[in-house]
Amino acid sequence: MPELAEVEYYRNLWKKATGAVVKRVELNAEKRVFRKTSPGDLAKKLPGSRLIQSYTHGKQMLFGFSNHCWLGVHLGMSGSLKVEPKEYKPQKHDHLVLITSKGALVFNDPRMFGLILFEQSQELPLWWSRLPPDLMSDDFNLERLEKALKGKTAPLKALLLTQKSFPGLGNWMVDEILWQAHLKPARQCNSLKSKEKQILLERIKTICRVSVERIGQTYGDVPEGWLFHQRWSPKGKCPLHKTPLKRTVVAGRTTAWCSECQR
DNA sequence: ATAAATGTTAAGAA
DNA sequence: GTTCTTAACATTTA
Repeated sequence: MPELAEVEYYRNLWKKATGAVVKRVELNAEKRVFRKTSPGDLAKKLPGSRLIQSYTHGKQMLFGFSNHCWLGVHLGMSGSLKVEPKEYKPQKHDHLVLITSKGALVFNDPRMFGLILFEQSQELPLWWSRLPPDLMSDDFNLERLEKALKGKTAPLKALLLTQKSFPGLGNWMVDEILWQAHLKPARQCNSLKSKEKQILLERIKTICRVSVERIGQTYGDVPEGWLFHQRWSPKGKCPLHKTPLKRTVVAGRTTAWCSECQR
């Protein structure tokens, strides 16, 4: 159930095995998560390689191994990573298990919307190059945001879910951002006033940073008073007004929002 | 039993 | 050519 903060958390789990050597690879090649890679290639080349580095960018992860092996992981809707003892036997929905000297690195994904990529190359793989600016970096600024909004008639929520411009945002983070920015999810992108754009930018950056701080290492809770704590329940209330939240489908996704404070 | 779930993308419409 | 919307993907859970 991963957006950028949860992805950071899962990356940090596997990161604990940095330095470990892959002894054996167990995978189920028929599964949909291998639809864009060659599982045979992966199973052949990864044993003997040592985990050296790991990165996240938005919802994507990249694990770098010695022998120029690169493993890309996307968790889709229901994916997760874990580290288990070396003797671990793959269980239901475990599609890839790397048995290493420091434990079993497991990729599990019941719905299989996730994705495994593999490549052996000197340089960073193609699918990792040319990534859009990280939302927490200085490269993501007001100018970028304005350019993304410009001329668009789509609802704000639809645009913020676009990974090409807002890498790492997902359903709960977008609802949180729009609620904290007092903007209606269905609001047209090109209708924002200058002040509203500034607030939107500031909320995107703060919510990303705080979420990664709270969730990225320990999967803790986000701050009291965030919409997050209310949005999952059908009885959720606006933390400000205590009035029942609206629930509508915007951009094809269930959306929780407050009709009093979001305009 | 039916619907919905923290995601992405191909296809068709505008 | 772009932008926008919807359906489809596969499985579990409420």
